Amino acid sequence: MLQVTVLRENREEVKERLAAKYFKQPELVDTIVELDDSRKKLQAEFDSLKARVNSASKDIGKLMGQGKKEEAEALKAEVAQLNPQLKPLEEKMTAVEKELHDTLIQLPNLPAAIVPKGKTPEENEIVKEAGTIPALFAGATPHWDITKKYNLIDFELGNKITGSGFPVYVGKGARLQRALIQFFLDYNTEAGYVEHIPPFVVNEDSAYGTGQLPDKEGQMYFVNEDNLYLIPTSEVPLTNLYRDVIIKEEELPVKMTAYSPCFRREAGSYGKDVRGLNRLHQFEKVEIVQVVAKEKSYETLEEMVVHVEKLLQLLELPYRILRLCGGDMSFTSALTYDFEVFSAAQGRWLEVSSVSNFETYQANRLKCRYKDSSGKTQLAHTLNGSALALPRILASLLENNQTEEGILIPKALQPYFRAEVIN
RNA sequence: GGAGAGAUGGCAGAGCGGUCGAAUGCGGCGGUCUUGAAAACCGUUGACUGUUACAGGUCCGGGGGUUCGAAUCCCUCUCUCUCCGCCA
Repeated sequence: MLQVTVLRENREEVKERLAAKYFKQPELVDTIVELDDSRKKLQAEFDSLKARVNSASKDIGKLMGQGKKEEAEALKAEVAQLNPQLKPLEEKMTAVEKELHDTLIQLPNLPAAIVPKGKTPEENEIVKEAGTIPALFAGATPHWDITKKYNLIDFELGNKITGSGFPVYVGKGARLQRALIQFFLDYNTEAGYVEHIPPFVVNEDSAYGTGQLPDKEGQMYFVNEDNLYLIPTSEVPLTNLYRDVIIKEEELPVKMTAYSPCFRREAGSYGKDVRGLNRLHQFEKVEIVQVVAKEKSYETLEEMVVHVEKLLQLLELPYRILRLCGGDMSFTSALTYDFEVFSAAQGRWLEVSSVSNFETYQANRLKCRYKDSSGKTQLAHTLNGSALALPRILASLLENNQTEEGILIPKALQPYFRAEVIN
C-alpha cells in the first residue's frame, strides 16, 4: 500500500509511474487525495466537538464533587445537545476512511526508475546470460520421461491420492529433493540468513499483510473450518513475523530463510506449461527475506541477486537474469529480477527465482517499522526472493545432466546427495 | 471435544465509573559518581492522527451498548492459558 503523503506531494509523477505499470485508473490518485482531504476535515470537526464534550464532562465531575448541582446540570444539558452530533460525524469519518483505504489498496506499487518499459514478458530486459547449454545425446528426453525411467517421481500416484499437480517423489528422487533443500538452507545460513520453520498455514491478517488478500484469494487453498490459508510461499509467514513491529535500528538488516512447501491453486493454467514439474499445486521452495532500512534496500537487492546467482553457478546450470518490465512485474513490487534456468530437453527457460524489492509497499500494510538513528519511526523496506524453487531446478538438472550412463549430480550437491550419479 | 480462567505500555503486573495514557518493577535512554565498568542515586522512556508550531483527538484484544463521563458496568465476537479426554 502506498502512502497518502507520497501521492499528495507527487501527484503527477505518481500517475506517470503508475502508467509504466499499465495501471488503468490513474485518476484514483486524485480520488485518494480528495478523500484524504475530506477525512482530515471531518476529523478536525469531530475532534473539536469531542474536545468540548470531554472538557465539559470533566467539569461536571468537579462540580458534582463540590456539590454545585445546578451548574453541573447546566453543563449536562449542553453536552446532551452536542453528543448526538458526534455519532453521525464519526460514522461519516469511518466511511470515508474505509473508502480511502479501499481505494488506496487498489494502487500497485510504483516501479523503480530503472524498470524497463514494456508490457509483456518478451519485453523484460535480459541483464545477463551465463553457463553452458549442454548438447544432449540422441536419446535425451524431457524430465517427465527421465523421472519415470529412473523411478524418481510418480505423477500418476499423485493423481490417485490427491490430484494432478501433486507429484510423489520416490527413492532417489526424494533424496535429491532433500539434498537440494539442505544445500540451499546451508548456503543461505552461511550468508547470514537465520533459518526458520514457519507455520504452513496462515490467518487472514497475514495473508493481507503481504498482499495475497484481498485480490488473490483464488490462488490460495483455504481451510474453511478454521479460516486459514495454506501458504503460497514462506514469504507470507516470514515477512509477517515483523507485522506490527518496530525494529531497533541495530537489529537491521533482518535476514531470514525458510524451507516450506508452497500451495497454489493455479486456476486456469493448462497445456505445456503444466507438464511434469513445470507447474504444480504443491511444490517445495527455500525462500530468503530481508527487512532493511529504507536507504539500504537497493543495495540489498543487488546483494540478493548475486547470492541467488552464485547458487545457480554452484549447481552448474545455464541461467539468465531478467529485469522485469513494468507490465510483467507483480502488483506489489518496485523492482524485480527473475532467474531462469534452461531446461535443455524441453528447450525452454524456466523461472526458478524471483527477487524483489517492495520498498515500503508491504511494510505500510504490515506496519513494519524501525527507529532510525535520530529516533524517528520509519517504514522499513522488505525484500524477498527464492533461493530456490525446487521443481524446475530439478527439471533442468535432470534434463541437462542426463547422459547415456545416467544423471550426473553437480559437485556442490554430491556431499548432500551422497552419490555422483543416478543410474 | 468437555470444564474453567484471562486478554492493560518492550516485558512483568496494578487499576475505586471522573483529575488514568494509565501505579509499580524490569528493560531502554540520558546524567551523577568512577581511571573505566558495575552497583547506587537522579531524570527520562508508548503508538497513531493532527498543527508551521502549540493545542486538540484516538488507542487498555475486536465490535456494540449504558452514562454528562468507561481500562473500570452490560452484551457479543475473537484469541490465549490451565485442567480433563483424544492423539502425533
